[in-house]
Amino acid sequence: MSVSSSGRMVDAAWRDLPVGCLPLGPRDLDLAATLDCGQAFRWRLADDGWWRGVIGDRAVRIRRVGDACEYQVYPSRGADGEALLRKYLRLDVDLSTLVEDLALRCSRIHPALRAHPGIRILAQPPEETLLSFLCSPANSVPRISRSIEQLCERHGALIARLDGVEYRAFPSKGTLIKLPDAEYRAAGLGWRGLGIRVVAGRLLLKPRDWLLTLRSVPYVEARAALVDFPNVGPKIADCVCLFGLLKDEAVPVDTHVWALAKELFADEAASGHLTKSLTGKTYDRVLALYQERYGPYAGWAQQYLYHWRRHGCQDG
DNA sequence: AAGGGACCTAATT
DNA sequence: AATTAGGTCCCT
Repeated sequence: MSVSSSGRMVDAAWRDLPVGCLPLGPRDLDLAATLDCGQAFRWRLADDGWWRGVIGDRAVRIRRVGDACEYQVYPSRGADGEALLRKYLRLDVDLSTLVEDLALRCSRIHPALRAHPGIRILAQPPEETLLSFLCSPANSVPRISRSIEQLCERHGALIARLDGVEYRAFPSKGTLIKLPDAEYRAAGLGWRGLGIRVVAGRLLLKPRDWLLTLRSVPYVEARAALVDFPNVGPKIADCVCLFGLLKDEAVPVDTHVWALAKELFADEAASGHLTKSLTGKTYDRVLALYQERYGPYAGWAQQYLYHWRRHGCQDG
């Protein structure tokens, strides 16, 4: 029998815990495409068919059962598990209506919408989102996931041990600023570790939950505040805006979205000099083109296109 | 103002 | 042995 530092029991079995159920068909939520498409790095599909993950300080698992999704949350803290999932999965967004709207705006996106109609943008804890995407420059998704997993295993607070599997929170800012270079290098982060430590330190200087409050300011304002951090350029700022701050119009322009833009906007007059490298004004021009074509949910459109490009064009 | 190189690292070719 | 992978910074 183990207890956490706060004195709460951490050993339990999922089968002893209550199961919640959300009426979400495959077209309302594609778990694999949503949890494993590069916007979140900590979800893993277990052999038993459940996706295991951590949301903030809660251990979570979720799986598809026909036209519904079952989920469990630990610790349960009353019955707010459903509220937690509703928020995290952005169930305020009616996906079938959105997909319909995006399809009307542009025919080039049709195959992407058809291939994976259930992709959702998540509402992740923004500080974790920012610190995670600092691992992304010149890196690959599998390596980012492994690095973050190692940081959490070694330095994250223990939430629970369920069926013998440990669930740990993302390391705290106080922990991250004290981590020696060797720890970051051991996690395979190379020179990116310094950026994580520096940004964690800068976050500690801000008021408590400062980043979270950016959820209630306009996109351009939140973006400007993020770009102000060292090692945070437009791409990482847009990732945090879209995946952590609920700014649905943010479009992270990476190499894939950039390449896609040249095809999608070949006709646009404004795409005149998109042929050069992706920096400064060019980034902003590409962003504007996506926003003009796809509207207030341009970020969601980007995610469909991005996933389609990276995972081939097979029908789903 | 736009373009080029450096940067840790490990899987892939 | 080279190349490459969800960029950013610094330098011409």
